[in-house]
Amino acid sequence: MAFFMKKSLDLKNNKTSKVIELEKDSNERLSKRDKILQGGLKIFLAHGFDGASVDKIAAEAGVSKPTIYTHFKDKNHLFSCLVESVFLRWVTTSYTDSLYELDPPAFLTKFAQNFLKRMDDWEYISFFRLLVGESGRFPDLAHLYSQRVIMPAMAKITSYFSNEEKWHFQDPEAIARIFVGSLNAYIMSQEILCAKHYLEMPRDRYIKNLVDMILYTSKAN
Amino acid sequence: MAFFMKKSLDLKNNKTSKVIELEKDSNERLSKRDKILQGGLKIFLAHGFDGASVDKIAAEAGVSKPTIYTHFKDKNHLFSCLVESVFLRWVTTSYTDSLYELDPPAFLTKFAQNFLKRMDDWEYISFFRLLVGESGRFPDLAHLYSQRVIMPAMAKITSYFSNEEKWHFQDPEAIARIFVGSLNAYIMSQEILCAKHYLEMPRDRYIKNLVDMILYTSKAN
DNA sequence: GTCTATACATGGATAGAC
DNA sequence: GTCTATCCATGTATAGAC
Repeated sequence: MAFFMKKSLDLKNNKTSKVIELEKDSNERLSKRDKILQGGLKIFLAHGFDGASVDKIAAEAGVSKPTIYTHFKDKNHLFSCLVESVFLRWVTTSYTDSLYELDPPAFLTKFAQNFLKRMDDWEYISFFRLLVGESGRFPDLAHLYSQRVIMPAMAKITSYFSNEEKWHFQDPEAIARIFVGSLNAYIMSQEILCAKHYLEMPRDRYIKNLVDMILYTSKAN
Repeated sequence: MAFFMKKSLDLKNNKTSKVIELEKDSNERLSKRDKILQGGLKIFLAHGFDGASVDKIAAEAGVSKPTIYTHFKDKNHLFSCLVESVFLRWVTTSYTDSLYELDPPAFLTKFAQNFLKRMDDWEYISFFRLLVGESGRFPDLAHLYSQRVIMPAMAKITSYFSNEEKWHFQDPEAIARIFVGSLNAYIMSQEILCAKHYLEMPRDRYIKNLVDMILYTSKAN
């Protein structure tokens, strides 16, 4: 018998969820289903999967418990629908297209600034905590994230770094991974693990050093 | 009222826990307290804080439930003792001292290899998942990690990068952060979020590119 | 200290009225 | 579809015998 059971996400049977609008005041206009998704997101983000009870979600969404079970098979299913809708929102919000015309130093700096700015948000950070925290018990969730969010973004940057008029990298893909990885690590350390209280490192300083490293590497090849 | 309650870790009242030995066969020799800590670690790592029940822990440890409550005030307290003992084990196992005599390329490569090798371990990865997943609800846990594990390690590397006979960095601290951050990000992506199925990136290739970036940067200054 | 048995709250999920 | 009221398993924590 397996040491612990992996929870399945039931990804096949989800209706394609609408993107969840997060404005509070529009609450009245939302369908019950969307109110549940919206309330569920807030509760799952705050308490984790096991810490989030259906009672809390029902209260937050302003509906009764059985209403949740008419729209979603069980707690698992609700969770998977939520995750999908959040991924969908992230993917459709592309924020870098306008940068690809810039010259290398400006591109790297602006990309890094946008990236960090975007991640420095309660919802994003909480979602990342949830994603990582449950990635062992919900491996499908992590796979989906890699596939739908990380992979396309990485492919785009790799392709950009492969432009031989602007860059001279022997291994553009590896450089892309290190670049984005460093930015992720900054958020992980400063915001998620709250190291900023003990290990201060201003954003601009980190970005400047990282950008310079990339530029030196391009020049050296 | 706060949107959700943060759970306190009761760090003051913990006895300094002995390092938990993880060998199964030594189970008979352990005190009840240590058996609880050992079993608790396994269950918490597998199920997360809320998913881990005291029943499961008691079963895993081979003791009855009330025995747990004679040694620990409550589930919270048991968790905090566990976390402390794991941090203690990580800090006391220093693994890089022998490397600091190597020349720059060899040092960077060997350090990176050791770092990744050490983190590629079920217990380490599960603990990191737990740490990140609960960092919003147990901020003390994340602070303790930053303070006792990250900060000393980072100080050591920064001091090494400040050696002007070997390196020429304008900002050794930032370089150290980027270096270690990139390695952490690799593990996060490949092992924790399981991106390796979709985004293959061999360890040696990642390390080689990262090391080269650092060396180019040192040469350029 | 350690156990069996249990108290009491909360968990996920549903029956049946409207 | 939506609610009130409820079922039953499991959760944390403890009483009391040894």
